[in-house]
Amino acid sequence: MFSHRWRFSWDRYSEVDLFTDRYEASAETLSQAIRAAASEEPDADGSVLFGHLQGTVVGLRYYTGVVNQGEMVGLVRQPQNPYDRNAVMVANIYGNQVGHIKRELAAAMAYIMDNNLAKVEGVVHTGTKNKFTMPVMLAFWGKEENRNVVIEHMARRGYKVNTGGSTTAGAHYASYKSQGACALPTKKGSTVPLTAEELKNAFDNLFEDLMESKDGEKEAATSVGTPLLPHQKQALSWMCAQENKSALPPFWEKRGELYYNSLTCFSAKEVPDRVRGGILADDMGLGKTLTTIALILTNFHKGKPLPVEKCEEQSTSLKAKSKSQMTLTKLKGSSSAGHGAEGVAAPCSDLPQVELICADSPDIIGITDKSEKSTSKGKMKAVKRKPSQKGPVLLEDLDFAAALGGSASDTGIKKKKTTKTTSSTMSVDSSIPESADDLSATATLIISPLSVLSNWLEQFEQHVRADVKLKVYLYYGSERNRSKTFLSSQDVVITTYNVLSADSGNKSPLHGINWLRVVLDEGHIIRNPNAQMSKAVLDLKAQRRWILSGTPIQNSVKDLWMLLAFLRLKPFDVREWWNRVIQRPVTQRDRAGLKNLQTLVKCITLRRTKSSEVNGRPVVSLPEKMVCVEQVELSQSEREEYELARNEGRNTIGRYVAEGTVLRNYADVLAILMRLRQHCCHPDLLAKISSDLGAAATPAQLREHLIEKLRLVLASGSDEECSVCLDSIHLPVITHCAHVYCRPCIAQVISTAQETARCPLCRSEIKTNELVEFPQEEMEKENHTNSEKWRTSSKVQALMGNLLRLRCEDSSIKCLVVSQFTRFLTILETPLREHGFSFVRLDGTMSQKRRTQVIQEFQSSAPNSPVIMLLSLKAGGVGLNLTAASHVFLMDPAWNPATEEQCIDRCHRLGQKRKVFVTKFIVKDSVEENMVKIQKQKQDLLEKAFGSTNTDRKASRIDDIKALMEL
DNA sequence: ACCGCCGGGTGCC
DNA sequence: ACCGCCGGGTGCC
Repeated sequence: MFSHRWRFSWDRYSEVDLFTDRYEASAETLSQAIRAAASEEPDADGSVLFGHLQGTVVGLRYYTGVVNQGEMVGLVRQPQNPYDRNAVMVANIYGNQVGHIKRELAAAMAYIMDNNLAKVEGVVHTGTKNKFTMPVMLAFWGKEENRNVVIEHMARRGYKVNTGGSTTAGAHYASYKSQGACALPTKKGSTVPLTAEELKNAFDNLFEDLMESKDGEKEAATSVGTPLLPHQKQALSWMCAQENKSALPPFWEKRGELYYNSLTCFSAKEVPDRVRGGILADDMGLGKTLTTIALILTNFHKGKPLPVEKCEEQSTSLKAKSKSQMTLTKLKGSSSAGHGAEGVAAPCSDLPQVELICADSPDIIGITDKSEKSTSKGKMKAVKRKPSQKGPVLLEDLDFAAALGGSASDTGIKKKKTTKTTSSTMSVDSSIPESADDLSATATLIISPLSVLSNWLEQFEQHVRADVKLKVYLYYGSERNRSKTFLSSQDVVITTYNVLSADSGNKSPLHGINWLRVVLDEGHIIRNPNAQMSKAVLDLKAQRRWILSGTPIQNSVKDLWMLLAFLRLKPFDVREWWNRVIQRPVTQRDRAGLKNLQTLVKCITLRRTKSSEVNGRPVVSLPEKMVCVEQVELSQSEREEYELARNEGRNTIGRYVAEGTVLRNYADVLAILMRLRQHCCHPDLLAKISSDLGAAATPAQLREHLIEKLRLVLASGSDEECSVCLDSIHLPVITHCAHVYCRPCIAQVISTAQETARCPLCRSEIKTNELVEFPQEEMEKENHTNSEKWRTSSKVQALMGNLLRLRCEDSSIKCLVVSQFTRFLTILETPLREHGFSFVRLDGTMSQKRRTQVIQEFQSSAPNSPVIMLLSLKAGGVGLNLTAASHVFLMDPAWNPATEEQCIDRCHRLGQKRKVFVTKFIVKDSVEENMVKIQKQKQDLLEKAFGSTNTDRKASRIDDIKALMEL
């Protein structure tokens, strides 16, 4: 399976060298090759243990790989082996070959391995006791349906797989224990499996409070213009330490001459690769971006700051250049040589030496040095900076090159004395190879989701001192400069996950560069190891690796593998070791496994929440936040209409409750509730629906009705969750029994059903071809409300009263007006216009481009900038920065109070200067009041959801509905 | 002795 | 490898 990727030399002596990686020219180590191959390895999840078999490893004396007592080994087929095409190689965790499986046994195993009938895992209980052979305990894992084939095949060859009798989960657990790695010394009682609840709790808290013993603060380099807050200095100190430290990675310790991993029981003669980097998992708003910028500027090499030039210096030491050439970059002699003639005196004011140029699209700003951009590779040679310091600089350069070569995996650098891209030490033409495939590390690559790309550029501008020229290049858009020489001469290159994955493969410049540092912003988005994007990220070459993420775990242990693999946390970057040492034990609720996972995470993660404290003081001291509920009284006519609808709805739902058919009629129930909520906001929100949603005569009618119901569910504020994934609904479809799910979720339910698939909510029969989607045209039509005559409502009046009062008090106050109903936002536009408010609108239908634009407009402090943002509750999600606003008006209550909190946090976050006022409009004596009452319960329900059964959830839903309708 | 036994050379796949 | 296997030397006890 992996073997085709391995370059074997069958000469005994050179083979040893291969495995010790001493003569490998490329930076790709065997371990990386295994990792690459093994990332395709399926999850251990679906596999069951068939049984064990004692085998023999032979030929130990030919290889350097050592195995300790209890250590796991990898078994790898070698179909190309000239002596035996059934050969099965045995490798230790570090990827060093240990020996081979004895010929006869290998012959039996080869068939099973080649046909993927089972995954064979080895544990050596005895360790390498003798010089020639050793026993190995083999465990066969595979799909249940292959169990007998495997056992019989082995039996026919005279190998009896010991199945241990039972095949229950308990047996799996027990046999895991019996064949597992020699775990850390386990305390008494730790063999009792965790309960689901314990596991879930431990998991939720995995990333909590990861700040102890990470104190110590570090000042940022002077080139960072913004003073760091204490917790940011703490983070900077930790990050620098992570990058510079010589300490061993987690679980490694020195034992005499050897380095020993207490988890895998592996020991090695060489120092294990350090993880230079980690996960910065601070809550959003704590300044991960600023901290990262500080890191880039502060910790370039051996704790020294990134050499950047000041404006003054450049005007004296370099030839004059035109303003456009200066731009934001540190200049090199090359640009001077290439363009000096046309140069104009450099501006030496305190104007930011950053120029934003349009790249591909108008809302994407690129920061670059035009002269660099237009300079061809050939002109990049003569690089002479600070000529007066040439002597000492060269010394430093050697030191630097040596330091770069220090890591065993960065062998590419050792090939030559590399001076070309060390920006502090530009020397001469000859040191720059024309081939440019040996680009060493001085640049930081930042990969970010498109939506926060502009944020990075802004933050660089904002936090890097104006007189410092930092070369930041936005690698985005079709005109992006793909020259490796150019890119690696930058200080910072910013790109998106999509660009990276689009580039990867055929001669990707980003993959050709050995980066000083790679930073994954919102790193949790690469959690699926099979995604192209993830593979592209793993393939990057870098000396230091960082993951920034506010929410490092989304769902399960599995998500973590990608993060560790990216960080190259040995040996878990190889999927097999991860599966065997962490994932499988944890999913089987093994305490030691969980403990190990916790230790692992703790070693590489720094996370603070808003409530964390540094030196006894809160990490962030945000301005005060006042939340008040403003009761709205309906007008008489509104009240009459509301009561009418309420009584009707109550009767209907009461009937469903009595009949026990609430869930069967769930869509109707939601529709009723939604109509009541809409009544509370504005009468025109009510969808004009056919009064009779009863039996449909024709398929077309049925479809029409289903679409109508789907529309109601979707319009109900999006916090309706899919009962399959318990997440908000993605790609909604409605079943014939009128229940709404994510299409992928329900499709999976249907495909995994044995015979007839049944609706998870009401057990009606469902079929894939009967799922109804929302027609696209309808989607668009939804946005055009054709209310010719605009009318007001009590809630609109309440809002306008507040807005007008605020404008009188202080016209600079900005407000967020939030609703779950985008049509309500549309309705609100009319009175806003009428009263001359300048406003913008942000909702889920807008393109990323437009969003960025709107946010920028709103955040601007320009005198004519918008003072109101109409915000759809579900728009944007986390990460939005709307600190320009200090007042939030929540027009209607959400099912989930966390959604409201999240929305409030968009302005009540770091950067907010004013006191924040939140006003929640709640209509008195209405379904809204009841919603507020059950919000707390709803929160508890969400927390319970993980461990609870489907029945529990159904019951709670019915209770919710009863409470809402006062039944 | 067309054996057994002894002891040296040797050894993955 | 403190094995097994091979093949040559040897041969009552």
